[in-house]
Amino acid sequence: MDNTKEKKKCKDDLLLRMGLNDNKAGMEGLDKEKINKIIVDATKGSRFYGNELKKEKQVNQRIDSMMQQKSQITSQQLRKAQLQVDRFAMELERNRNLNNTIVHVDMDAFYAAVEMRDNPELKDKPIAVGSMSMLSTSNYHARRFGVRAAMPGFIAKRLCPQLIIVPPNFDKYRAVSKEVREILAEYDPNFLAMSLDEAYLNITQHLEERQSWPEDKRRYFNKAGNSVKTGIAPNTMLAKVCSDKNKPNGQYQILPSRKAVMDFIKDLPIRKVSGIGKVTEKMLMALGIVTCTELYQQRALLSLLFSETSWHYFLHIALGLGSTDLARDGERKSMSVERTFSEISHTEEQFSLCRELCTELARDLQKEGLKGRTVTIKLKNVNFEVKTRASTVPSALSTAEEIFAIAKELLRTEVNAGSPHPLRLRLMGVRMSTFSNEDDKKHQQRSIIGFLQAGQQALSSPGCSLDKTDKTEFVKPLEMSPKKSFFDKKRSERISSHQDSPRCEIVDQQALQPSQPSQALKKMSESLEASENSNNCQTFTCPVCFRDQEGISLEAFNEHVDACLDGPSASENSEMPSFSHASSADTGQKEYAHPSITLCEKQDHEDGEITSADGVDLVEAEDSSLKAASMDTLGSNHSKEEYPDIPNQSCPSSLADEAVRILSKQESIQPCTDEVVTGQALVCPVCNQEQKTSDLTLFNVHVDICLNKGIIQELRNKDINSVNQPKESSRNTDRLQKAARRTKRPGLKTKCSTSKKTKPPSPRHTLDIFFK
DNA sequence: GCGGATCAC
DNA sequence: TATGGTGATCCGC
Repeated sequence: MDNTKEKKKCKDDLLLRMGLNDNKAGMEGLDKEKINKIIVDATKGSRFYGNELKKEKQVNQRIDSMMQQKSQITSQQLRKAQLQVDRFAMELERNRNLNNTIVHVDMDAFYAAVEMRDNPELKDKPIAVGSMSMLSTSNYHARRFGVRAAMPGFIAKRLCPQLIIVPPNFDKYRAVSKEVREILAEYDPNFLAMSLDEAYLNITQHLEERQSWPEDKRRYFNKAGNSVKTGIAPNTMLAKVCSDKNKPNGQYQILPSRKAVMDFIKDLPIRKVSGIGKVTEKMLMALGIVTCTELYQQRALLSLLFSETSWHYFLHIALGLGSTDLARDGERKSMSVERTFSEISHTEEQFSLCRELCTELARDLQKEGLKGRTVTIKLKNVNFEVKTRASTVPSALSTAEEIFAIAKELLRTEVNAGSPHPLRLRLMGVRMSTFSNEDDKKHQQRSIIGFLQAGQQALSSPGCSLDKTDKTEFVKPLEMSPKKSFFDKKRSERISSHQDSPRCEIVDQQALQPSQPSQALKKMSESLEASENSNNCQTFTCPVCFRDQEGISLEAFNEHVDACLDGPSASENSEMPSFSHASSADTGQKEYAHPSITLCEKQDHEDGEITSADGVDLVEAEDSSLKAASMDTLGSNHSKEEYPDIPNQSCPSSLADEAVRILSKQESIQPCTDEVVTGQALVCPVCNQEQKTSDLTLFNVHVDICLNKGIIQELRNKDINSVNQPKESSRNTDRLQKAARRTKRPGLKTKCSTSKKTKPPSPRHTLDIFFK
């Protein structure tokens, strides 16, 4: 019955997982069908397979509930979401950075290649590195038989009986990797190694310096021939996908133009993107999304069905955006030891194994001088079901006995819970986290804050001082490595956004900006200053009515903004007269264009003018990409960089799209010049009224509000009944509202953080392309 | 903070 | 005979 279907699906999935769906079986190897059959025969009926089925079912349930949620989304919700998402997309677009040249280096079948190098006899034979239980990699001969990484060796042997399985020799791979890294360091001393065989390089600076080199010094990078694959692109996400393209010399380049990026992205299957795994792919596929174009088209829907972190991530992918700086991973957050073994069901044995693992872990921890407060044990039973149990203690631990004391109790609880049946384990692990380093820093923060605030606290009234924990939370994102991963940033955003106060968003903004480590302290004190300001009364400019609010606290100011937001939309029509009586006295004074908004004057270049990197060496590619980069700066044909480049609009009738059209039209009518915008009037594309502010952020807030008002009005006019419908998904609605708040507030944070300082006019021409 | 899940390598 | 180990992150409690 249904079960057989389920099993069939799971088989397919297993095959997919093993990369056989796109198997290019050669003459020498096996055809796809045979490979599939062998794998299925070897797999079915096993406990492993049973567990795979179970997991599969869970994923299907997730999908079902997602589809259920989808069916309850109203068209109004979708339109509203479209607005929100497009607003964010514009923001992302404005900050698109094409100035970097990122290279992703990936060594092909690295372990196998090293083994073949050291033992030429293996060269013409199918080999794999690993064990009968698990293979790490295989060479191309073996791949013709369907032998892949992450496949158990015993199955590989069935596929290819003559397969030679070489036990891994990590010391050797490390040594080779080190040699390669020395070369990489010449191109980018700060390159980011992801593993022994993979790294990202930012060669932007190298390319600049290289220009002045004598000809003979420019030596070739890619000596290894086809065994090294590289991807050259304006950001890491694209570079990673590129290196997988494996074009002629194992090299592929996306030129630093928006058009080149979008062309590349267009038909790219989302699964190719790092971060989109099997499950995400399946969930998105259920929504009809396979390619990045589809991902973009469904952006509004995705924002309603997925978490903010997720849809932001999806939107980044859909726009071809990614990290442009190679953020070093910060300090480690956990350390663990785990081991798989043949079934152990004797309790005493389990405890002694646990002790061994704790001893190993303690040794590793001590090597790095780490102490942690959270101990987690991991258990996998013979049916492959995994459980973790954790306990956090007040003081940091590092010795084997200390760790075991906790791990033992966790294990005991599980043993007792299963009693009288013994646990039938096939894996056990112990992990340490919540390192005291983090705590130390928290303490440090507290003392720094205490020190910096001491003077002020003495002066301020008791009711005005910040809560201590609050301050710690507030500073934390800054204290962390200034360079953070996408997810780190998102997490900071989320943490901060829980506190509905502009001072948090100051942190957000800074956390999102790349900054030099040396600036961290300065920024921290700025933020502290800002947070202090939040308690002091001062002057703010309301982004809604553009009136100065003098001598009020931030809280009071927020109330004012809220009132402004609520007031007019409830009582006024879409002409929004409230925007026309802006006080012009202060505009232009407080303007501070954020450094991040710097891309507008970047020029696109003719793609055709750049020699294709295909078939040429990396050095040439570098040079041409440098050429491209300099042309990009010097060129003058800006109008190519238009928003409509983005793949099809899924909802052409939405206001947001209308706005986008208007905005783009405006841009093409008024070609971008390098003129500084100061003093230039900004006309709102929605209400068509000139705004008496030259602060871009404020202006954007205005446009945002206009758009929202438009929607509200539209809903009033067209769909009065449904506005009063019961909330079908209050969670989503709440999220939208929260998100809407967040995007409105940024106008405030710049004001707050700079209100005491007069920032010099930015030397950059700092205007986003839409509003020129 | 916990536990399950997902993802990458 | 037989499907890994390590680290990170996210989400919903």
